[in-house]
Amino acid sequence: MVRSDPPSWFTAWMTEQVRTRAGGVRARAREQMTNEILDVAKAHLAEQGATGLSLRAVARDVGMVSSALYRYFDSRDALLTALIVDAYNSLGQSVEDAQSPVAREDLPDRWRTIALQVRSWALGQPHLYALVYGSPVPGYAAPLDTTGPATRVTALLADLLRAAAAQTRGNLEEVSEPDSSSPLDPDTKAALAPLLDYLGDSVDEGLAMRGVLAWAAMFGLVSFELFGQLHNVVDPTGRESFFRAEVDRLGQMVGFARATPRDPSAN
Amino acid sequence: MVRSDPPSWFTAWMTEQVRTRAGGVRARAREQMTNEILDVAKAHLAEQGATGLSLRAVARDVGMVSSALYRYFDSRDALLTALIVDAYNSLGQSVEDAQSPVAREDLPDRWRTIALQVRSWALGQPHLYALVYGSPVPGYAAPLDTTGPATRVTALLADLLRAAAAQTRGNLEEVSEPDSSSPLDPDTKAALAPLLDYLGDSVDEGLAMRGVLAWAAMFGLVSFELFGQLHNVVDPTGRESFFRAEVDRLGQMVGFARATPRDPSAN
DNA sequence: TGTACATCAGTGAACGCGCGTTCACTGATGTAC
DNA sequence: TGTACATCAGTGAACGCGCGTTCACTGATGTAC
Repeated sequence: MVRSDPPSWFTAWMTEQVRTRAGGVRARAREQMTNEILDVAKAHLAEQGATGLSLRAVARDVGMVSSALYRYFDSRDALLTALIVDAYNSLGQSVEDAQSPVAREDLPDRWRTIALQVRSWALGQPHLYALVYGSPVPGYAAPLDTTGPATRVTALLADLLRAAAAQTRGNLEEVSEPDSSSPLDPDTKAALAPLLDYLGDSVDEGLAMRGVLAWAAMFGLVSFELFGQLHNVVDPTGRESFFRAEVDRLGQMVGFARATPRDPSAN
Repeated sequence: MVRSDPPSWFTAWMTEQVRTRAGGVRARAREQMTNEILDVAKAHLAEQGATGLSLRAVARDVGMVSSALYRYFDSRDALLTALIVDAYNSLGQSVEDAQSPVAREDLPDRWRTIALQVRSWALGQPHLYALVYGSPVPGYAAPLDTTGPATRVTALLADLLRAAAAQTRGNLEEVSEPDSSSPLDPDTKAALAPLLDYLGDSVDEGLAMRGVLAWAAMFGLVSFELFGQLHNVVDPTGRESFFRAEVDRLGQMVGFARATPRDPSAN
């Protein structure tokens, strides 16, 4: 049986394949290892908290010698940063995914969905939630890399506010309740500048104020629940429906209303 | 010059004085030392956080050998507990003091005063605030001693809700805005049981829900400010007036109104 | 009033432990020619 | 296709350090009689 040599174009192609494949293998191994380290680190976070996170302990659980970790992370702080970025991304992704199937014009439902998903993500990963929304880790300064992922949830809420503004404008002030709040004093207005700049011209100060309040209140409720402040106040079994009721109230306060309300008359 | 001996009753009395005084000296020294240790521990807390709090470091700064600390605190956890109790008491005291001169019937002002004082205490002692309202210290379980001091601020808010309830009752529903919120579902009602039990019969479920929301929202705002979430959202210089405006809005939402509104007619 | 004893604060050494980071190295895998 | 070289993951020892807690002790202060 005679097997002819493969044609040269094939050999060249094959070599190329092997090369990139091989490079890919090394890269993929590295990525897997990185992920495994992060996973173990997350588990440690759950038990020891951020300050107690130890490179040596993580390395031990990963099955490496401690110095080997430095092939993947420059220092303990770099590992912490990676965990923070990971947490923000995980939360952001999960909330984006939850919100995407909701009808875009149903603002109350979008708001509710976002809030409920923040809560359920937080309950599922309490240590990661504490890492990013709890007390800052002392002696650790978050580098700028974290700010992008940090704002994914905020971006969704900002969209919601812009949609609410557009909608109110469309309905010609019809929907908005009589705004019983006193006008803002100049200092408060000035303080809102960065937010208004981010939200764009369509969102007025009053709506921005209500939006920030709802945002802080919602995370406040989640933190209270997670950090034990609801102990002896709200019974654990009913906390989800309690949360939902409070969130709906917040949505009303902001003024989220369903667009195209199928109003039979008056178009 | 002949000095007669003091009468025996005097000698006995003096001896007694010296004895108790002496005992008092030892006790007072102990108290001073305890306070100094706590002060140093607080300073360390500010720099290292709760997890990083070290008995040896505290002892060093106090000018003692580390083992001597065990004369004052049984263990590191006992020191942490003392710090937590201290933090709750300090916050509670400062809020009580701030609120006491406010006219009792001026509920909006009482609410505003409480909230503003919580914020300013938190800004003044961020590490202590983080200790009690931030992420829980991993591996540390708060003993029951802490629950009393922990509820001092809560107690003030509960009083406020009871006053609001009494007032609304007095005004025969007149003040209460049309409650636009949907009725609570059974699970939420059940979840509120511990709170309603604490507040007493006068406070109905709707008011309780609004009260918890305002409470969580207020602390949520403080935590957001302290933990850096307001970065690039609300300008630092105007945060106090921003906070005040949000808090006033929350007060309106709860329904805090001034009692005896000097209504010229209709008594 | 004086004396014997008990209490208590603080010392100093030691226990066994874990930490982050560095360094020179080995051996496997990938790359250039 | 094979060979020489470069890259890279992981090892193991060492650095200097700090930690919580225990123990037997010293000496001063308070208490009982």
